[in-house]
Amino acid sequence: MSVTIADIAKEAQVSKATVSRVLNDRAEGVGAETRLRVKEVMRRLDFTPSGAARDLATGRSRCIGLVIPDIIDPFAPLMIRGIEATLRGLGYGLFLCDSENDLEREKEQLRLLAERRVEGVILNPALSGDADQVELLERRLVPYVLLDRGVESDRSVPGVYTDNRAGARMGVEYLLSGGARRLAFLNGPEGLSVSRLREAGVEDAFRAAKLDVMSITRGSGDYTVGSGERLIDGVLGEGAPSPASWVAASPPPFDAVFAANDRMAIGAVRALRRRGIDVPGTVEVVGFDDIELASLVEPPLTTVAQPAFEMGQQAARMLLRTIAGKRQLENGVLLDPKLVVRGTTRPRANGPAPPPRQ
Amino acid sequence: MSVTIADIAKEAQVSKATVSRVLNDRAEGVGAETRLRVKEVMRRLDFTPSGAARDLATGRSRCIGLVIPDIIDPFAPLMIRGIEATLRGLGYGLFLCDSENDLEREKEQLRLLAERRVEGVILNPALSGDADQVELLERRLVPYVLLDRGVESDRSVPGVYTDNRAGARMGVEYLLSGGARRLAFLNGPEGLSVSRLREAGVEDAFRAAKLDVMSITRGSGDYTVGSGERLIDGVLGEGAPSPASWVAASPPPFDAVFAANDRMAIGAVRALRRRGIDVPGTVEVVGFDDIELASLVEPPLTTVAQPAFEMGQQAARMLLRTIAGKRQLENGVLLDPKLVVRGTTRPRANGPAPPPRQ
DNA sequence: CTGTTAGCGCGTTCAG
DNA sequence: CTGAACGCGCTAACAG
Repeated sequence: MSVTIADIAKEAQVSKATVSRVLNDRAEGVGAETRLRVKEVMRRLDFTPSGAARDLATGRSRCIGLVIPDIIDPFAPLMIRGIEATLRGLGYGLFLCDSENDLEREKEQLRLLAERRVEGVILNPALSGDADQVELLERRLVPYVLLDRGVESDRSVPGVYTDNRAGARMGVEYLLSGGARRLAFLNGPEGLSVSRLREAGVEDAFRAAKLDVMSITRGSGDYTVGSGERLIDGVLGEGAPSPASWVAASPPPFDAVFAANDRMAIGAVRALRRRGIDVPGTVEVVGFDDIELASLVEPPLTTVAQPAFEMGQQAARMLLRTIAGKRQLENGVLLDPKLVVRGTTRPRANGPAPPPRQ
Repeated sequence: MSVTIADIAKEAQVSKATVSRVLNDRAEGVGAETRLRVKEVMRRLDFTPSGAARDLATGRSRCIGLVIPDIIDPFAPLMIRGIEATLRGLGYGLFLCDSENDLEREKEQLRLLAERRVEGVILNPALSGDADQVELLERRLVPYVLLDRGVESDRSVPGVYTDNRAGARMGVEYLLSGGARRLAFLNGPEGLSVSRLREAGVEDAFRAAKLDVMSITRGSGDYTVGSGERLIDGVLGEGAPSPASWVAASPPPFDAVFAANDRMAIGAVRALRRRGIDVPGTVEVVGFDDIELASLVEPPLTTVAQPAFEMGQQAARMLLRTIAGKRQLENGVLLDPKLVVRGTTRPRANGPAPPPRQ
């Protein structure tokens, strides 16, 4: 096939062991000029060591696996970059799998990653209801760290998450601080830990303000712009009446919208404006994530920011620690979300001032 | 370490060869009940075959490498999904590398991929000026396909590209059809094949309309929203005069903007509107790519769409064909861009399609 | 139908 | 400081 250390050894008049030593930059055990000679031969023969052979001999693959539910979601690339940045220079490679929100596919991919003997897995689960994936990893003894979403499990599962409950509470409290009382909450898919936590956060805010949590209009979408639009359309009636008739007819049954991600929030803004309902004049909207898009739409979106890059970074670091420590860690870390005030909410008297509108 | 086929063999009272046969679902050579017994033992012992060992024995790694210049660019995930979709089910894994637009890093990553013995590489090059990367792949005999961007090379290089020249011409011709005569062209980074081709396309349109190509105001950015804004600011003067003063003072030195990607186009629109210059009333803007963002900004962006998903798909298919054929293919394929008319251009008298040039 | 025997390319003892 | 020999876990002839 291609050139091996045996070829190098023969050509350089040394043994394979010596070649192996210079290959791995072992300080001890090789004379300076021998080393030079071997290196020269390696270069001349265009030698590329076989990773598979090394993996087999050392029992290490120097790579980790990443499973995400949807690479199209603008949130994903930021986390990926955080992971890449941490891995880089440590000699670790990254195996990418996109489960496309399919739990079966996700399990299959985890199986394949286990076969490839990745040294660890960062898992952003498609669904939280089921802990089969995690069980699978535990049984195979492959170190793992959850990212972004948790899973329902008996055991305590290590992972890196945003404090979704606090974030949701923060977002809704800001809406309440503007006088809103009738909230439409556009949650993400059911069966996700983040959905449950954000809903809890929304209710926290209501309870703290002594408001009735039952008064919240709730819906769940799939994180796309379209689903945000449809949810609002659903509440307001399927038709798209002209602005005039709406204003004349009746006000919308809510005065604020809180969405579980920015894309749905943007969909909501679009649906609202299409009907001539002013945002933020009549209805205020707050999103979640703070993707680039959020600052570019009109009006720019007020949102609860997640530290996506840092999440990826921390997950990679935690995984590396787990691998080094030879044992699965037990804790999860919670990163702080941050409210970013922009143009889909009205200026507050005492709160942080939004930047000037263009 | 973990359980191997030797363990299975002993436990099931057969030889390793037999275990290997059932593992690979070889039809011939194993009795039905033996097969069942072996499978049962594998399940019971939670056997996970070692990919490294198999790779070493077969000389195949069942995975390919992907090197992209910037995973944050919304265009990238779409291509990645196209690749993933094609690989899926074929048992191929995907190694992801982000060169972050750094040529040295890119070369290093290609070297690592070669070591890992990926069966092929899809390369979206950071720079086109240099063909070192391709030479490296050629020497190592690893099959490859270029994606999105080409490289300057003596040899003919296989790849999948949008017809950038035709796309740029299409975009500019549409602008000219609306009466524009003074164009600002916001190109991508210098040294990229796509930049050169798009510039040529822009000039094609001008020449076909018997306009002076020297009259085109040109600038080059880095594909970010910010660089689009800065380029426009640069042409109009650094300050950000109030709308009124601008309108009163002098018209901008151009009546149309063509940008090499959507994000810069959006930056341009923002810079223009910040100065009170109406888009599309006073200045029309056309972008390139058609990312999701394009349809969500206000006004929605008219743009030249690239078939990102299909590009990824085709690249993966071509690579797989190359791998199967045991030899590097020679041709590049050019996919057709498509004009998507939205709100940053004024309605045309004769419909949304660009009229025949004259 | 099944077992035996060699490797795949590299790391790693242990002698010398 | 260097080399010979074995093993990592699996596949692939070749026997039986």
